[in-house]
Amino acid sequence: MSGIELNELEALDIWRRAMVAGVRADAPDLSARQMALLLTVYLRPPPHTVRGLAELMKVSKPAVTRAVYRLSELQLVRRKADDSDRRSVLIQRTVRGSVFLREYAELIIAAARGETEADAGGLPPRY
Amino acid sequence: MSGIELNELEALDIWRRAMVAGVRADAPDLSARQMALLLTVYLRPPPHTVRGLAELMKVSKPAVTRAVYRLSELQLVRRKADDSDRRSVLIQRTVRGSVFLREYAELIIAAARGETEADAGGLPPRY
DNA sequence: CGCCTTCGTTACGGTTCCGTAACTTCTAGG
DNA sequence: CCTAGAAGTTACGGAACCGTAACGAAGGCG
Repeated sequence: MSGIELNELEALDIWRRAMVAGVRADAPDLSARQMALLLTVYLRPPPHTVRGLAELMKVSKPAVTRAVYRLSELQLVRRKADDSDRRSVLIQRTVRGSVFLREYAELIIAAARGETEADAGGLPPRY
Repeated sequence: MSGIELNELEALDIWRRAMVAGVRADAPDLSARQMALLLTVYLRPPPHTVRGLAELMKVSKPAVTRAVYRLSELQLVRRKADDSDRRSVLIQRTVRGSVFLREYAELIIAAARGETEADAGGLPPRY
């Protein structure tokens, strides 16, 4: 889909900048699984079910249930009963989640450009 | 340093692919902080101390101590007493850590290109 | 030598998350 | 109907991690 070419050092340094920025940020820090789930819900075509997400990420269903609970608590996703099969629960996007991910994307883009709050703010000597 | 230009969707989809791959992988799943720490040790010029890393990531020193313990348990980093100041501990790279990050870099690069094990392996319909 | 500061670790209480197993609700097939 | 199976949740015991606070070891300096 995208088609960006990077070398190893570029790739890792982008990752590092975004990762460190993420850790420092006041934003609710999501676990790797929660983040993976959130991104999947927003970037892959619906519908998204607990079962499907669990298989995709190769984790247990309860883990997905918990992640969805946490994310919906933060209002980053929404749960809705499936009318055609009421055993299923559809995990859907929210406005807040869209905003959150848009900001996260900016963070990654800034990292890819070589910017970071820390770098911008100075702090040259040891770190 | 790098200078890559991405748009939001590209950035997020790269992140998603790498994140999902990371969650599924058999690799020891590191927390965001552990990963940020590991990347910093390998990509920023030494020396690296507990204090310095804690300040950089804006977390408590014990958090760094624990992360270093966990990472050295996995042999991804190494602890060495500083001879010039024996209160300090220097966190250093290891062969295994280099290999690990090289593989991780490949994962990101593949994601940036638009590849994924899942995509390559088929699995077209719902996910 | 004493005193004070710094570095890193350990102790502690609390939070979050995990996977297995049991359970509820619903669908589908005979 | 009624039973077999599937989807999701809850219960439970255990593991990992956090930050504050207390602590031991080491350096700096009068």
